[in-house]
Amino acid sequence: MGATKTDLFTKEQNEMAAMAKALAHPARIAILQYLIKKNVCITSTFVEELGLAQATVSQHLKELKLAGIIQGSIEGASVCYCINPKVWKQYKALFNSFFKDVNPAEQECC
Amino acid sequence: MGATKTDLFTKEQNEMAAMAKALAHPARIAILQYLIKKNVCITSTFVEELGLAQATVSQHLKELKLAGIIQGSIEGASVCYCINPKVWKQYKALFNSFFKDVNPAEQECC
DNA sequence: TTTAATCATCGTAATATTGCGATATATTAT
DNA sequence: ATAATATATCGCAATATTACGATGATTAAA
Repeated sequence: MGATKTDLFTKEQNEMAAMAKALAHPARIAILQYLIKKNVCITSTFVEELGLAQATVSQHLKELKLAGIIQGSIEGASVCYCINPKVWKQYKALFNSFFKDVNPAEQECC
Repeated sequence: MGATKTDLFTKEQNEMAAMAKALAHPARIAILQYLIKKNVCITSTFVEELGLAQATVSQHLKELKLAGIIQGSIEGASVCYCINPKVWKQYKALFNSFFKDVNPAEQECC
């Protein structure tokens, strides 16, 4: 036990959960917010900005990259990260459609 | 080590991450989708629906309750769960504002 | 070529999550 | 009163996440 039973759920449910998981850490939120604000690609000023060890930051970046929401390109000795606009749009759309279908007025609990 | 260093981040960043965490499991997505679809309060038909053990489902419900996104009220021998529309709106607003600020056209990576 | 700087990855420890059986509690039915 | 039903919680095992130091690989600077 201990592992998530992904086979019990639909592809969409697993995808949605995976997206949420990518955002489920304040460091990763901070990284994304920084990228949004600067709009420009940034190397690892992140380490200074976040106050976490370089290895830890690298791990968070890896997760975001794995989720597809950011991309990095080698720029000399450093690496330039930025938001992947296509994937960002997908996230936006999926979260939007997930949240839109609830009409608060109709929600009358028992 | 191992624990998230919440003190390094802003309240908003921690909140956003906590919200995402609540959604970061397919079972919890499934529970929420079911509640959205039925619109009506439901007891634990969830156990049948999800295919997870009763104890496990109860734990997921607890997490969603802790996050505030659902609420349960005792209905005889069973418990009636439903979405908390206020918190749902908060989630919606926060995720919306998080995702809206990226202009894909401006995102030109290095 | 040596040195410094920038990252990624490995190994490891601490902690958190997931899942379930067993048990406890409360309510309803008999 | 007893049995059945519905849930929550406890305790535990398996796995995942978080964090960091150390190390390796790559590039820029001296």
